[in-house]
Amino acid sequence: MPRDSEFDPQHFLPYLLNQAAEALSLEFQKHYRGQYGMLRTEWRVLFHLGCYGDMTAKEICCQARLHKTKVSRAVAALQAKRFLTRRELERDRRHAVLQLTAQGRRVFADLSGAAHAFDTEVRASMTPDEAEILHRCLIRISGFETAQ
Amino acid sequence: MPRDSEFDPQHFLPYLLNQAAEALSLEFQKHYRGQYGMLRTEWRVLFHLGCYGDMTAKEICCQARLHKTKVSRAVAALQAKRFLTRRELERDRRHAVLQLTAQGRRVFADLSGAAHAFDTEVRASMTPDEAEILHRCLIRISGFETAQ
DNA sequence: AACTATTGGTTGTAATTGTAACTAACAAGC
DNA sequence: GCTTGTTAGTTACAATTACAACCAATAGTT
Repeated sequence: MPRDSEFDPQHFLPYLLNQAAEALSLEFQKHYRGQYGMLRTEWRVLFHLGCYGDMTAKEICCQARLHKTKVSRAVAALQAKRFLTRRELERDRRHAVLQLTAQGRRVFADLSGAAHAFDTEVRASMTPDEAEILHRCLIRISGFETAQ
Repeated sequence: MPRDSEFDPQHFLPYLLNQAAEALSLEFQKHYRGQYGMLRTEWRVLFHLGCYGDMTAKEICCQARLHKTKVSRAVAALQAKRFLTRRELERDRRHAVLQLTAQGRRVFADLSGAAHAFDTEVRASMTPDEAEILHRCLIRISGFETAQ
């Protein structure tokens, strides 16, 4: 029984978004965790490499908005699982291009298939219009930042 | 340069939702963390108590979908900060009703004001229609679960 | 070349979270 | 009253994450 029906957790966007994000993430992690013992960040890194092709850790950081330490550890874990290899650049040995191995690509193919199916399943609960608006709003919010 | 423009992270709902949720949460935590040294779960528990009135830890768990250990620790922290008190029920001493102190209510008033303002600011980036659809989709997704 | 700053990336340590095992209070069957 | 089961909540310990300090390579300056 809300005291203040004008504003409660159910109307606070950060809260709502967290609930929704958490629900989907928990559900989908069954795939990468259950099948391959991967962590969320590992899955993300793999997903990025699979989708966008070879790239350096830094590029993944920027694109996925992940902190470099998270990426660093995820890369180490994926390397240990032999899902990717690193190739140092000659012209600048600070950079290392990350590249999925054949096994990594197979895992990616499996998981991105599952991801696609999962996404489709979730979208089935909304109309195409709703899905489009949701997408638009989320993209906009993702870039949201106030002056700090 | 996407290899597979049909499906990339930007079109995968769990990923998008996480990005959006993370962006807003990070932004808003300045308020509860910066001002009061509170953690996310503490803010949530405070928010629930402030909005819905006195309740037990269990009720917060169910409503906020938080694990009991998280709530337990948040309650202990809020108690240490003297933002709430616990009152054991006589008829069943396993339950303890949680209640904001005067100080806790002041903090809640401050933060929920900030939350409201923040929410309004975020919503300013969308039309009322979009906001309504977003809300609807998020609620729906929050309840999403496949057979496990 | 030597000096400083910047960048890509790693590592150490503390803070936070997750999981499971635990305690205490109650309830039900015997 | 004595099991056995359930529930509310806590605690211990492992896994994960965040933050800061760090290292090595490069760039820019003198």
